[in-house]
Amino acid sequence: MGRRERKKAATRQSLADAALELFLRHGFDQVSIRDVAEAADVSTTTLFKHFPSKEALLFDMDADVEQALVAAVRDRAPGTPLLKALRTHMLGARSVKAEYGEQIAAFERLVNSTPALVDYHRRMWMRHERALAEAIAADSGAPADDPVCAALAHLALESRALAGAAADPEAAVNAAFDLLEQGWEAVRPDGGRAS
Amino acid sequence: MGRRERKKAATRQSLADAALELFLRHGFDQVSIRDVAEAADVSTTTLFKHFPSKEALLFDMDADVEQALVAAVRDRAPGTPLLKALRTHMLGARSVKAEYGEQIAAFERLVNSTPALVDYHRRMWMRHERALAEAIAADSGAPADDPVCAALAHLALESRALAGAAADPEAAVNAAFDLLEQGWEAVRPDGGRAS
DNA sequence: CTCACTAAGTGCAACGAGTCAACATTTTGC
DNA sequence: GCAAAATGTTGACTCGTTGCACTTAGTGAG
Repeated sequence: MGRRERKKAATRQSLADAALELFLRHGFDQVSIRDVAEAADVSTTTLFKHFPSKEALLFDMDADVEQALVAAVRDRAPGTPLLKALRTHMLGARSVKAEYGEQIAAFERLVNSTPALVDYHRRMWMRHERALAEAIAADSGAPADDPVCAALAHLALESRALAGAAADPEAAVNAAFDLLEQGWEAVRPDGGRAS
Repeated sequence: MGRRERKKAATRQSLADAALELFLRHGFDQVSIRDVAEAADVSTTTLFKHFPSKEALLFDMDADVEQALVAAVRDRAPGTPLLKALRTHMLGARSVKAEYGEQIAAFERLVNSTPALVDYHRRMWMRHERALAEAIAADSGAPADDPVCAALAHLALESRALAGAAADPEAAVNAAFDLLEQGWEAVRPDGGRAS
């Protein structure tokens, strides 16, 4: 990796860092894009060359959420029902985050207290809908555009938004999956088990 | 209703009309708020006294969607399963709109081709989540904050977003409701039928 | 009828997000 | 070394949205 790419990554990182710190300290809406650019010592135009929007500054670490999601379906322990694996994956993300402590907790508080960020977060998350739908379809031997698989993927992913707004997030996710699991078993009796 | 209120309603209407026409003709993003104000011959400040945002100009006719939704659950024909009534209601809105022809079709095309509008529309729609959840809970004799009822309400409403993105909207709604209906029967065997 | 009150509308300036065009500076491939 | 491409800067601009000070015109009480 050449020097140029390293420098580019460096400014990008300093932007993300400055943004995170300022947003955590003063709140998302109280910090302007110019403040962030100033703190990272670049111009606002440069900022927008690295990040497409103000919200994007915070979700730098999207990484391979999608891959993990698809893997949770595809590479689950043999014999495990599809929806059980999916439910575990959804609940798992939550508990992993919990043990990381204050850092992540503060971040989540910030996101959940800012409507613009809640929305953006949800949009990012929902991008994986199609990938998940296809993974489910492949797994259960349905055509790739099967509407039931698409619905299942959509509704399963939505359980996160549901959790975000609920008093007891874990109970909310479980309630959603109770419905979906029973529904899926009834609609696709052999889903994911027979060939 | 005095003259003042009539005048107010008139300018409001002319704003909404001008907006609809301009948006349909040139596209939402191509028309600025200043253009709309100009076309209705008022100042931008006045426009914002009538509508809280650009998007709101288009969704003037929200009316009592929520009431209809709750009514579809509460006042359904005796003996009808809860989810059957809900499904019919969701599909019904669609077919009613279809028969109104080109006017509404063009409107829907406009909304669905503009991300900002899709989002706004969805947000409006999802506001009814709590009301629906409570109606379902009341109907099935569960506590008002029952997580399964909340999940069902959320997922049922989401079927609309699912439909919006699908190739065959009707099939998408039906797929979602197949899952939810079976799930609900399994989780709440007496839901809405026994006392 | 009039006078004070209030709601509606105006004009203008401003703010923050995001874009654009022109220019300056590396860094890199050859 | 040198040209081309990547990277960054500057400054002005558009657009949604808000605040402020102001005018105009219905309205209701006396």
